[in-house]
Amino acid sequence: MIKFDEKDRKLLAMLQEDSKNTNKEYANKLGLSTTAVYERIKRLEKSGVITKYVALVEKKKVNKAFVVLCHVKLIQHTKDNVLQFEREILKIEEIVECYHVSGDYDYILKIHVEDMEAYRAFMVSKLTAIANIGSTQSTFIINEVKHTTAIDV
Amino acid sequence: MIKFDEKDRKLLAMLQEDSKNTNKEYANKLGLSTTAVYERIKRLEKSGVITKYVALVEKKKVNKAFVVLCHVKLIQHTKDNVLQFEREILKIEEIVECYHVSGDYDYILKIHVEDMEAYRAFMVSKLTAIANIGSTQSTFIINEVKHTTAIDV
DNA sequence: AATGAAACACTTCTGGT
DNA sequence: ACCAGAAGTGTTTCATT
Repeated sequence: MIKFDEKDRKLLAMLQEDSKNTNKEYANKLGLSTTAVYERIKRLEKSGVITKYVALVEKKKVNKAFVVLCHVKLIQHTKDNVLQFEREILKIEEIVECYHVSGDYDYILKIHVEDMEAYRAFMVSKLTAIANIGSTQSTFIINEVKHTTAIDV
Repeated sequence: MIKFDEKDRKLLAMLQEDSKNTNKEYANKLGLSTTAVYERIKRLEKSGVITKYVALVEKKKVNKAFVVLCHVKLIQHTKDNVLQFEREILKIEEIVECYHVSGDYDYILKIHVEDMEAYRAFMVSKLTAIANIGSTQSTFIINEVKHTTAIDV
């Protein structure tokens, strides 16, 4: 397991906040040269700590602001059934997250659609079209209080 | 509301998948010049469709692979109580997501910690230290089947 | 591990269609 | 909106400590 010093931690925090700054700026804030920053970033990438760099998109601007958490229970829990279900989930673009969880339900999904009507259509033609789904329960998100992609290191 | 053509859609998909490619590469895939790509990206940024560029970090590599969904019910629901609760949530680094939801509970939180012991410590000293929390129910994530930051446009 | 300076690549601007 | 080419800026390599 890779070891971080304080500068690595600060650098990771900055990269998770804004990856488009220049190495010079990171260097200034860390009290290092651009080359030192460059080498630290490469080390974080090669060790697998940083997996990718992405653009984040505002849901409201692309008509996907209606967010639903859906609890799903399967009928059968054989290995094949479970794997088949998970394969189907990966193919459905409206599902942005899917977790296998402990408790009363088997899975919790997060779904992004335009509005309630689009959600109804999604449920009818996409989600419940998957075999082996026993029951579902939808929880609608009224407000997103906090949502960060950054992990505190 | 900004209008997208097919090239904007493809460009957004590529930027959400990997924002560190060069404009030349995006240009090649879209059949445009680097300048045209540059201008389209600037338009997406200025219109607020792209909100930021970030590095994504692998939870397992930074000892934050224990993920819990916690349902929270408040005692009082006056405006001040709610705002106070939401302010506290923003300050707690282990909480990466917080949604105000419909249904039996008021909020659903997503929490990243190292392990069960760290979760226990988090519950005792951070979460339940917030005033006005009525009840909590924790759902442990056994497996992350899908998790993408990309929204289909 | 770190540095400054050189070499290289990419982004951004300009002028024109 | 688009393009080609110039100018500016950032990244990456290298020799050195």
